[in-house]
Amino acid sequence: MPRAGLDQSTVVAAGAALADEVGLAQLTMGSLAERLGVRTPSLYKHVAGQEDLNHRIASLALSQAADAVGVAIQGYAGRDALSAAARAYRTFVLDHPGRYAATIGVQPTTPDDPMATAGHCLLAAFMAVLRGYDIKPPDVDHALRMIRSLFHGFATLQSANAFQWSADIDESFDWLITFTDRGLRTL
Amino acid sequence: MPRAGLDQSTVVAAGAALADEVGLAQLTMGSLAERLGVRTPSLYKHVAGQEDLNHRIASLALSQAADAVGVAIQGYAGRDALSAAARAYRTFVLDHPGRYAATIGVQPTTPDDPMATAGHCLLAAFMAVLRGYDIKPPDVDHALRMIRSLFHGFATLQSANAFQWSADIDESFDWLITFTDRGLRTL
DNA sequence: CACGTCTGGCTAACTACATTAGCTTTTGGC
DNA sequence: GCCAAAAGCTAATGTAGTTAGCCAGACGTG
Repeated sequence: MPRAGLDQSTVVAAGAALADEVGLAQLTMGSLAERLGVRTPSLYKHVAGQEDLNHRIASLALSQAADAVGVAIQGYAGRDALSAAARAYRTFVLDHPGRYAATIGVQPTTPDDPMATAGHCLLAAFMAVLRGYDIKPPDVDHALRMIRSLFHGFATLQSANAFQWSADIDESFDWLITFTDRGLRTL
Repeated sequence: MPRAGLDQSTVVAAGAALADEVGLAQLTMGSLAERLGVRTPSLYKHVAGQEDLNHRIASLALSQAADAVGVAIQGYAGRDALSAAARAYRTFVLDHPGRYAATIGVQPTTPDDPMATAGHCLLAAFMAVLRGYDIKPPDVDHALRMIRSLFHGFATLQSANAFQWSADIDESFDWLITFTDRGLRTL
């Protein structure tokens, strides 16, 4: 029997990709093994189980999202940075719904959990956006939580197809960015 | 064998309550049956299966959320209505995390799906809040999507314990309401 | 009251999936 | 070439969802 040459990152990356394709709920150890050309129990040589796999996918997703946002805002400030960050974030969620879904409701275990680190990187990117506004220190945490809620909420709802009615979604997204930008500039 | 006297709404209500207690992922047909003092297959006399159960729990949740928000905003307008709606919504999500989670990613099937109806009621309540502001018709849909994203995002993140760091969450929530109110008043 | 039907419960059986145990073969260092 | 670790495998177990088919109690009607 020839070896498939898997390792942990291969398995996790394939799991993330499969989750994006078929939905996180349809990501089973069996389907992932099949995708990798291997029998189900072989996966346990690389991940500890489904929960561990999910945790690692979440970690990967957060780190990729942080990267995407970080790259997108380079060289921008103020409204441009806000817009770039929001777009990058939403694009990531829409392009990778499965791995993003894996991040929901997963708690970091240890303080040096890679997922916690990736989460902090993403927050740092958002924080960088806020630095382009003149926000008083006590307001920074609140503003950060707000844009996080807004981005997460909008992206999640659109990804779940929860915006059913008429108006154009991209237009709403631009409107929302403008609204937030104005609010942040007049704190 | 004495009858348990179940019917569909009993089963769905018990499922929602159990989901709130143990988490949606831990809501199994077996645990629900045990809670109701019945064997697992008996549940299939009242719901078509797990997917159907989830759908009905989602429907119940949306309808209860719409009720809660609708009641909360009665007699208020403007900032007071916005604040009341936001609080009622968040309280509902925090008190009923399991049934709220059931609403995520569930698509209405037919146009007369009770879930779609309940969703519209909830939107109508949010729309009523916006009526207290002087918003130009083309902006209404965008504003509605924004507050929905914001409320959903904040409540979801708090429910998932995703706000880890220092600042007080209630304070952030108030800040967010004030921010939104100011933005809506100066459109 | 007897009868028949419908309903809501049951047991038994089947499937899918996650997981573990234990075996075998490849691989890579010596 | 040899040996240990790694990476695959088969087989088996436990749990959960679901279906089939049986049976008893509730209820309406003669």
